[in-house]
Amino acid sequence: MNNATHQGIRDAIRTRIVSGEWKLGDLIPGEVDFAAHYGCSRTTVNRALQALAEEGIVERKRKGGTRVRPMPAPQAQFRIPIVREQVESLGHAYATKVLKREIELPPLSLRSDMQLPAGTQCAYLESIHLADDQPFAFERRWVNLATVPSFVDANLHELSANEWLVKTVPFSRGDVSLSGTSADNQLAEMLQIQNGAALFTMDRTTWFEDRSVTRMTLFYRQGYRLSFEI
Amino acid sequence: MNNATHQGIRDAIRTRIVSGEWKLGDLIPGEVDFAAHYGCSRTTVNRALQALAEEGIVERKRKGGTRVRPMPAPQAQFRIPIVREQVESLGHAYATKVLKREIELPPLSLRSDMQLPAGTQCAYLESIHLADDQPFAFERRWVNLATVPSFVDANLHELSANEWLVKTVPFSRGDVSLSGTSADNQLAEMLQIQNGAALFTMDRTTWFEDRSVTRMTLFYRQGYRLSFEI
DNA sequence: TTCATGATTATGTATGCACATATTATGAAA
DNA sequence: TTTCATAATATGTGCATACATAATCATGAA
Repeated sequence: MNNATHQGIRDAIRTRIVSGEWKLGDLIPGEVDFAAHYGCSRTTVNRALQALAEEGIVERKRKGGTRVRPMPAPQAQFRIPIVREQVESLGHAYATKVLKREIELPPLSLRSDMQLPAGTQCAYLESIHLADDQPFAFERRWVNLATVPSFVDANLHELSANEWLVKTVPFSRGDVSLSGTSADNQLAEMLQIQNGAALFTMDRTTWFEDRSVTRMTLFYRQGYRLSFEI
Repeated sequence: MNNATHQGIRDAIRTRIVSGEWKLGDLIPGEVDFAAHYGCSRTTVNRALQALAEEGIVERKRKGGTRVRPMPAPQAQFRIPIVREQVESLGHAYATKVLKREIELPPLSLRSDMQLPAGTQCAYLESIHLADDQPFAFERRWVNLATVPSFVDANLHELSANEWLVKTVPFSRGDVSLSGTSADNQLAEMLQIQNGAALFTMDRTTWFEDRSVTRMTLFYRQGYRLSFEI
């Protein structure tokens, strides 16, 4: 067997596992066995099995050997899209408008969510995202001015607040939570929907090196779905 | 520098990138430079940079070198939890009850979603998931009996339908979509909430080698949030 | 017999080297 | 100027080797 790249071997072993050659929880052959079988070195098999472990297909333990995961973990990986991209990928023209932009002291709940010292100034924004001039999503956002002081001068006509922050503070971490929300009066008006309609909602707090950057809540128009593969 | 493992170097380089030492899109030093700097072999640096590329932090091209991703893609990876685990991780006792179990011809919309040939028999289930005897989620599920004929004999007292299917048809792919739904009469009654309440909803179609396995819709109780990090 | 303790060994992990491959740069010939 | 071949260079890959670790086995004392 000459196409013995670690990729090829990884695929081969994955196929054998998926096809049911070994049951869930079964011990699969050791690295030396695979190496002999595929005519390559143990190192190459190692890389393949490591990758399979990262994929969540197998579990490995020293001396214990490698076994098929008893209960394979369905791991979803998806890119949280920027609103502009969502709209444009649906074939609509994107636009956004800042409806409100103030400097305020944040409410108490936000102080704990964003770990803000007392007295920290924040920018508060409300924006609407439009697809072909129809409301697509409504956004409420707080920006920690202690972390991003230059935000007060940000020009949000070209870029949305989100895009501006991603460019300015790249590689931040974030906590995301998804939920369903009933539209209150303001949301109903903004999104031009009925009061009480069920909206898909994304909350996101972003961190840069232990300091909070921004917290936003995005209310998608009625019927919006976030789709991805696992 | 002696802790020059590929892990350590990966972390070190990631830190330098995150700290802004190079801007978005910038070319970062080559493998040999890093190897000299960290006092290790190029192989070790190569593994570190490859890992960083998989993380989505850098882009690599032969001869072109390695550069910081121009617009870092915030990729969320999370494990879609089994309802039992969600409930138990909240410290509640889990239970599930099948309320309805029938063999039926699926509706037309499902035939296209699950790519079912005309006349394919399906099992239809309605189940309630309980946390400490309180409703936690309501599930509607169709199972393609052409793919999983043994499901008709499945004992769903020990395992939920989902767990039974995961054990029986492991390593399946899935399309997931998340949305917000207004509770209809049945949902309101099942989850003991008000008619019209906003519910976080997960639709999932599962495939095994081009054949659909199951399609389910899970309506979570009011206030449920799916949280994860990016 | 039971238990603790250390040796053994199968297995997992990391690294340096040599070579492979892809892309760009260079420059000579048409 | 265009075209083509060749060199230069950065990353990709496999292998041999050395090292780390944990389950097991052997040993001996209580």
